[in-house]
Amino acid sequence: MLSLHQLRCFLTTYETGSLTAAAEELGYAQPSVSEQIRALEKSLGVQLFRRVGRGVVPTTVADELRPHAERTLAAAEEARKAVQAVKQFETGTIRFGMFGQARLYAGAQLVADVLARYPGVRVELIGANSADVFEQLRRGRLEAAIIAVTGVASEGMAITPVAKDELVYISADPAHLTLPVTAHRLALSTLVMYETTWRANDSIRTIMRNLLHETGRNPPTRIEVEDVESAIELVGLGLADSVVPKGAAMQLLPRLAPNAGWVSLRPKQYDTFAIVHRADATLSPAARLMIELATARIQEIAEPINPR
Amino acid sequence: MLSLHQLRCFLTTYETGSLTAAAEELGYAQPSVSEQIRALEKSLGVQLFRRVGRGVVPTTVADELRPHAERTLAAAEEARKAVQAVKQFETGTIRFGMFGQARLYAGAQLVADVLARYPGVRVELIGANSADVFEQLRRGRLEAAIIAVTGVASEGMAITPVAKDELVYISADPAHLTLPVTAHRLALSTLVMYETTWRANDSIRTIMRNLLHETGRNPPTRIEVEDVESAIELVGLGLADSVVPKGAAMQLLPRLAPNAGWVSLRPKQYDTFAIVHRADATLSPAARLMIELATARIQEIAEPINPR
DNA sequence: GGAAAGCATAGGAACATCCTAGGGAAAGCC
DNA sequence: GGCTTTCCCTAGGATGTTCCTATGCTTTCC
Repeated sequence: MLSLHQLRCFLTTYETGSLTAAAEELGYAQPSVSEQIRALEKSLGVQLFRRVGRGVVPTTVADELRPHAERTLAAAEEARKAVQAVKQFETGTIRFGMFGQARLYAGAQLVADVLARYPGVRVELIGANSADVFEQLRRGRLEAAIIAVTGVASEGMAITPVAKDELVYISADPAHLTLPVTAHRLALSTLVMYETTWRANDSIRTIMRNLLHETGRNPPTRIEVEDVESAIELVGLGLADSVVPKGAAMQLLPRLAPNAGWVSLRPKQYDTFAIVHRADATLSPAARLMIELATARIQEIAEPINPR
Repeated sequence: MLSLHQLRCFLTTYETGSLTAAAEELGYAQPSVSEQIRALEKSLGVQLFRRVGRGVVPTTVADELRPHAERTLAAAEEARKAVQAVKQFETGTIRFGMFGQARLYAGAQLVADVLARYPGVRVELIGANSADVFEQLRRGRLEAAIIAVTGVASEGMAITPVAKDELVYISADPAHLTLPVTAHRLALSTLVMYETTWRANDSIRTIMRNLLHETGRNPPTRIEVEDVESAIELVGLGLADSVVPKGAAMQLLPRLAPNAGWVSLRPKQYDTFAIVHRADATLSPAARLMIELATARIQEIAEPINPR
């Protein structure tokens, strides 16, 4: 079976015109190179060098083989280099999961952070929805992710909370914002909620359900939309109120609903952001990098949770 | 150390998405493939597949490596194919030595024979002069040759005579052609000789020296030129007579000296054509082919010598 | 909950690699 | 012409790889 080692010995011998010189250059003993050449000749079924007196002379078959051997070795070297480049984040792709509010207000920043540090890499920020992210983590397609923690089954997953963001009540009606909103007040309000498609696994809805449980009511949702921006615009139009993470409120209210304001819930409720990955996984440098940067970004916006 | 085998295992695993399937396809047991992948990962210092439940999932590094692995394996395959093609005379170069009259009137035919049979090959017919051919044979640069046998030192060389060509006396003066030319007559004539540069090793001169030895004279050479064509033209102009192999006379006289004719020497003298190669060499198929074809061509023109 | 699928580990046989030591032939040097 | 050097080969043996079978463990699927 043809091997790179044989081709390397062949090429060096061809170039130096001598087995001894080739062995010298490659750092082997002369009989080792001799053996490799013989093995190559045997496996190809042709003579590559004529042994003539002292020294060896390449045959025309060797002339023919040489450029191919060079190409093959160059390709192998390219392969090695490509991997090393990826290893040092000079190139390649970094894939990371990010779902929900986390992506909404830290995604672009996070990508910018990575690109600033490693201009050569491609970044894939995966996360159509929470369940999907979990599924991809479970299947190994995603190595790690940062998500808003929900009730999604998490066996086999290591979940490390890194920050929490207060959920605030937003409204265009100043009368709704005079006091912190209790569960009872919440139950009486008219709400617009978002990320409709994934509501079953949505962390905010889960929190609200728990909060309203004592009142015996369901969340009084009047409007369901897909994106939080639309929800906030609707709040700005005075059609409904909503509950959003404080970070999102700070960032989006001035732009999308300048006449609206916010107030805390009572008791205060928090959306928790956590790093998630398979419990059994050893994280790659790329994943560790993303976790570090993502954590830093999230903790700038939301309140850090320092793991014990 | 990176190996083709590892790359092959890697690629097949990448494509099938499973070590078991890859092993199946490659005809190995599953642990063998597993071991190769692990060795490759270790030598590159990166993880190529995440082992997740049942099955393996390629990492982004594997995505990056894949095209390079493909290129490397393709290049190796190209190398193997190129050599096989040469082996079957589909391509490559056939180098053969041919000196003196042999080349003069069988060279082009021989090349044509080879090209007719193997249209893809390149043919190199080497032979500036006899000593050079011998030197190249000795140094292994030439594998075999067909030459006019001379007094050149031939130790270590296997010499197989295949044909002899009568040396004839040519002249434009019909009076010189009435009877076979004896040594004495030869000593009294005015000659033009050719291949001046190599006269020391020239077979015809050697023969003539031996012939004239009894007369105690040297060959009566009046003119020395480099090529036999010029010599024959000079004979045609009546400036001198010459001694050439009969084959050359038959081919060149009508064209270059139509008024000239030829007559035998007495006793008849012969130039011997022989296959020469290193005594210790095992001949390649290409060399055997050339020997076969060259022998056939020479024996069409000159008188065959059948080796016992 | 049990069967099937798929990877890992372990142990051992076969083979490849690489070394040192020494032989023989050609080339070069008095 | 003999002597030395150079260079390849062979032989034998230590070490490392490759590849196998058998088995264990985890996940997945029914």
